[in-house]
Amino acid sequence: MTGYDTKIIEPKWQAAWAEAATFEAMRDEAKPKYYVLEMFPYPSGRIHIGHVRNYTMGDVIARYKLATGHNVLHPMGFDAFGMPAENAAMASGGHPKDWTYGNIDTMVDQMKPLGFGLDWSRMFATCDPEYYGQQQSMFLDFLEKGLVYRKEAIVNWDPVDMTVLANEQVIDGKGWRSGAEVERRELTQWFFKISDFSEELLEAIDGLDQWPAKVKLMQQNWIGKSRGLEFDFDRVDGGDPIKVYTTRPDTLMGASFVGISPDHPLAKELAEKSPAVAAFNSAATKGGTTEEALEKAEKLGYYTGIEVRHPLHPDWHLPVWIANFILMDYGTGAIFGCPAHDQRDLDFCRKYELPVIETFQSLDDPKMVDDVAFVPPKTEKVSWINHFAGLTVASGEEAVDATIAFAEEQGWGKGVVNYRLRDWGLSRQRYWGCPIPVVHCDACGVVPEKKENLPVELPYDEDGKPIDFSVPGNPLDRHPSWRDCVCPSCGKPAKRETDTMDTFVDSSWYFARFTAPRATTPTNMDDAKYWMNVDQYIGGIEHAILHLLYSRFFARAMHICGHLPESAIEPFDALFTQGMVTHAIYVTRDENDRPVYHFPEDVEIHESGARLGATGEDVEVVPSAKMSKSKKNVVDPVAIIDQYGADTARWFVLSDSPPERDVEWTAAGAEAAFKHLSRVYRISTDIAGGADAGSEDDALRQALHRTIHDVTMGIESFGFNVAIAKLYGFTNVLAKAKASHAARREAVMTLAQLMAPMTPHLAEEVWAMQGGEGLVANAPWPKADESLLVDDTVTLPIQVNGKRRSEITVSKDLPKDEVEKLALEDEAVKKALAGGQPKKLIVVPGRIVNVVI
RNA sequence: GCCCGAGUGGCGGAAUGGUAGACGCAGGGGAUUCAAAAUCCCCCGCCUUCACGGGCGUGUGAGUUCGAGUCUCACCUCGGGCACCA
Repeated sequence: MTGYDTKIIEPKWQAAWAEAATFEAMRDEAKPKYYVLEMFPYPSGRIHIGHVRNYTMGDVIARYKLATGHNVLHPMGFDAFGMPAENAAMASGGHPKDWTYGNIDTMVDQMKPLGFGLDWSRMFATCDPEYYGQQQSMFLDFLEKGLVYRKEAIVNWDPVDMTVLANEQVIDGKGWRSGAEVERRELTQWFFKISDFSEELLEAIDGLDQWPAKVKLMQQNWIGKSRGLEFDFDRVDGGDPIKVYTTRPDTLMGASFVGISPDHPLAKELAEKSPAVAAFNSAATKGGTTEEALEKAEKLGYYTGIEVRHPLHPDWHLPVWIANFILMDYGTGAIFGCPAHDQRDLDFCRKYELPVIETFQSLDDPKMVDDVAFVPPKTEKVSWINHFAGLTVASGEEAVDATIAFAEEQGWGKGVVNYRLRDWGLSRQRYWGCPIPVVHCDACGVVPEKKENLPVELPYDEDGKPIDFSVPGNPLDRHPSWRDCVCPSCGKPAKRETDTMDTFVDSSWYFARFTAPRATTPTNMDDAKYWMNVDQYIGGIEHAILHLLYSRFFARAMHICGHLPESAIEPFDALFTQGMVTHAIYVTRDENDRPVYHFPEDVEIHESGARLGATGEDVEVVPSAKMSKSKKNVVDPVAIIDQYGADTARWFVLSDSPPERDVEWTAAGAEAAFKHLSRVYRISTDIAGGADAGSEDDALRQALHRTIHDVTMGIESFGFNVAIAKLYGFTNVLAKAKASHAARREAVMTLAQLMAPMTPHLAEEVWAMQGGEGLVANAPWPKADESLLVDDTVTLPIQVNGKRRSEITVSKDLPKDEVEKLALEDEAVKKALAGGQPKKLIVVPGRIVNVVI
């Protein structure tokens, strides 16, 4: 009998918070505002323990900030467009809209019992026409400001299903359903001009001082600013020169070929005339369009028969090759190869028997390049054996500068700054996304839809029946009535754009929409000014680049169009990237030795190993992996809440691992969390009995204030696991405390407050049991009394040559020379010195003493 | 392939360059109980020693430092991202 009945306690306090509208955010100029946001979920069907962890972290911050006197905005919504809804409709019938909204309902029902302090009144899904209509309106604004444009771009094409494939749907270069070899196809698509913001997005990273360094570094590398030389190679046959871009112009004397991308205009021109070139180009472009696929593919080359002149030695002719590892999207789509100082070029030259010419060698270890290219850091000084501007010893950096200056002076090349960042292609040839609000008219061309006609809503039916998703391809493309419309400009019959937007568009401004979710414009400036920026954003590291960079771009574009104040162009003040929840995988083998996976609840763990509960068969345990349905290593939060209550789930996901790292869900860990919470309840019940347990109040108060300090620091620094360890420690102290009833009551009430961000229901219950006023959720956060945090004496370890040999306990402010004297009198030190004198004596006040012999 | 991380007892982890292993789990011992559950108390890195103690120890190898889990370099393993997964 614990008396700790979560099935009664938790709904009771959830009702109390709802009644008091504790978490409904209203503008209040009198308080500092605080906007905390967790990356919103995709409505996959059911909530996942990973969601519990993510939202619990945000909730800890939200409740803590509320208690410290902030006006808190903590909203929740759904990132609801995307492929899984269409896949579900394809696989098992039904409609993406019904599937999505059904999932949202289920997930909201599952999230509410967790007791998150969320403002549910602001909830929306990105597939709500009210949301995506505003997104369409912004698209038209962007179009007007020149932030969106159309150009040709390459997509993965499945020649059997006759559809465009997402990268995820290309497996080993083949379509995931048809198994057909994927081809490339060029389509005219819409792009956001994010590349115009390359420099600004890069420079502003420095100001993101509350972002993890690793995320900033990844974004910097992604934008990829480089300085290099652009110049032409003249063709021996007099054709159009080939423009190349290189970041290592200093190695020009080591050039042995010129390479062009299979997508380069010259490669395409040659392919038209030569079936062999066409065959090569098509072979070289098989197998998916990801950078990874291109980089990992076998390096293939085709000699075009064209030769170009070396810019410094017109009689030196270099062959032009088409090579599959050259990206048309970066630089000019053409390079010169310098095999001595680039491993990829070297592999290519060895394969096709092209010359290898060194331009510099190591200063300490000069040797000829064999199978390993010599690629020192750009800052390392090297010995130049082949440089046109007369360098002898210089670093790569210096040589690049010298080369660019030389080329500009002679007029055959110019230094240019280049970025790796490409424009953001937003067109998707799919149904379940935000329709791009333009119309194609034979007479007027591409015409924006009128704003009064927004939203351009997705059609639900087709010919009076729900759309049939079993037919491959984009249903909008073949929709009989939706597609046909009138031109907003001339009024003649026209056709709607049938592409929808990338779902990254939806998630690039939802944080701004939360500040005024029902506004009839994308945002409301007053609300945006009040609530923005997001003070604390929390989400997975997998979004370190794309989502966060796109959102940074969008905030700037929205500012340009008058939808956000200038102060909000960096929308996320602080970022925290949390780890995943993992779980062991349980596997048995079938008769063909193929793996068969089992749910954790079907497995019994014994000391000797794991067995299937039903059959007793031995189970192989694969330690800790990301939870996935196919591996069945999932834990359903609903079952955990049913068994232990929400507070146990919340406590456990925070307790065992640092938040930025993965945490492994274990049944034993959840059990332990529940036991602890039951214990706190029991201690509270005991104290509520009213008896004194002794008179040692000072010791308890000192421990309490130390805990207030440590837990507060832990929450402020995202050290939730450490904060929880401190709470365990204090609970042990309180349980044993020989103190008065008054001191113990104060201690348990403060303990409840400190636990409230993590276990809000238990905290309210304890608070109420002790006769606390109002809700813990609204009670001001306790303050540590500084005078109780310092000890009068301190124990100093004594090291001899860095190894701990002894310790002395001294007064906190004993002078250094006194400490030295005491240290030298220590038995262990005397023994080590054996009568001699120490070489050095290091005393770090309050820390350590080190005797060097 | 390229970019970015992480690696500490049987396990999850703690540790402003200053006593490595806080706190929790598992394990061992004890109390309570007719018995069990629950609860409470104690022990718990490895090797060595009757004991006191000593040696080793933070993925591997080097380095900086009076002192390194922490800083630097190289390597190994695992994880995230690579622009149409969200």
